[in-house]
Amino acid sequence: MVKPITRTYSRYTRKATKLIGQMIRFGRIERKLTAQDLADRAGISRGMLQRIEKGDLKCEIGVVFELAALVGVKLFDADTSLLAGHISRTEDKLALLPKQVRKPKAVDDAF
Amino acid sequence: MVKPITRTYSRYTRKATKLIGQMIRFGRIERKLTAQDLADRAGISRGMLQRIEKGDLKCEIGVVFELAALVGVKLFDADTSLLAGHISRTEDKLALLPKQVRKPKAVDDAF
DNA sequence: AACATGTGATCTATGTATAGATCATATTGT
DNA sequence: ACAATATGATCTATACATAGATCACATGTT
Repeated sequence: MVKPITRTYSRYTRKATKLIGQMIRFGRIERKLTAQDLADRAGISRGMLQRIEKGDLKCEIGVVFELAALVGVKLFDADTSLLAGHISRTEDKLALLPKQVRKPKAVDDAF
Repeated sequence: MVKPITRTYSRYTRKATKLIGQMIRFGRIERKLTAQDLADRAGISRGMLQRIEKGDLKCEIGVVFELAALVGVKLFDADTSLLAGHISRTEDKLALLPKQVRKPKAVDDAF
């Protein structure tokens, strides 16, 4: 009894992934790297790079981000230090929220 | 002969992934969703959501983006339509670059 | 305080993403 | 035009991520 995993993705997700792939490809060609070169630097196979550049949704996020970093594509607004700021600020915000979410027994209010 | 795959990730990659996880967690709690709820909506297990919120680098990028979209975290600057604009513009830029990258035989210039 | 429930952590089985190879085609330099 | 090589596509074996279950602990409610 096979249990195939089929996921659904929103259009936003598909487009965002596709955009990242294109930006990676753009950055790679701009820097005159062959697919094999970039793949080697990232420690992945050429085939996988091919799929990522096409916008494959099932690749490891770490690999995609690493590729982006390698070709100089900034995913968020900034570099590492700014990211660190984001993280600590997010942690602050999280500290203000309840640590657990409690489900109401029924509908708490119509909405 | 096992051939374990060990990857290395830049600090930027680790931080970016961690930030996404935190933002997802923040959005989830803000929206008063239990981990199980969000996992169900995304079609994943609670355990996987847990790992993603912690910043796991080996999860599918599609799932992470989908979660972000579900809790209202915008990864790029905008919504789907803007993304489409980005994509077509990236395509235009790609059209201007050579379609293949050619490696020079040796070092073409000192740099 | 007692209870109910959300969360974190860990283990196992299994579906699947990945590496690697191969072939056909496209593209570029000479 | 020709030669060299980058890219796209497809196939197979294998390492690994994922789902699901279980347990202990934390948290919030009454």
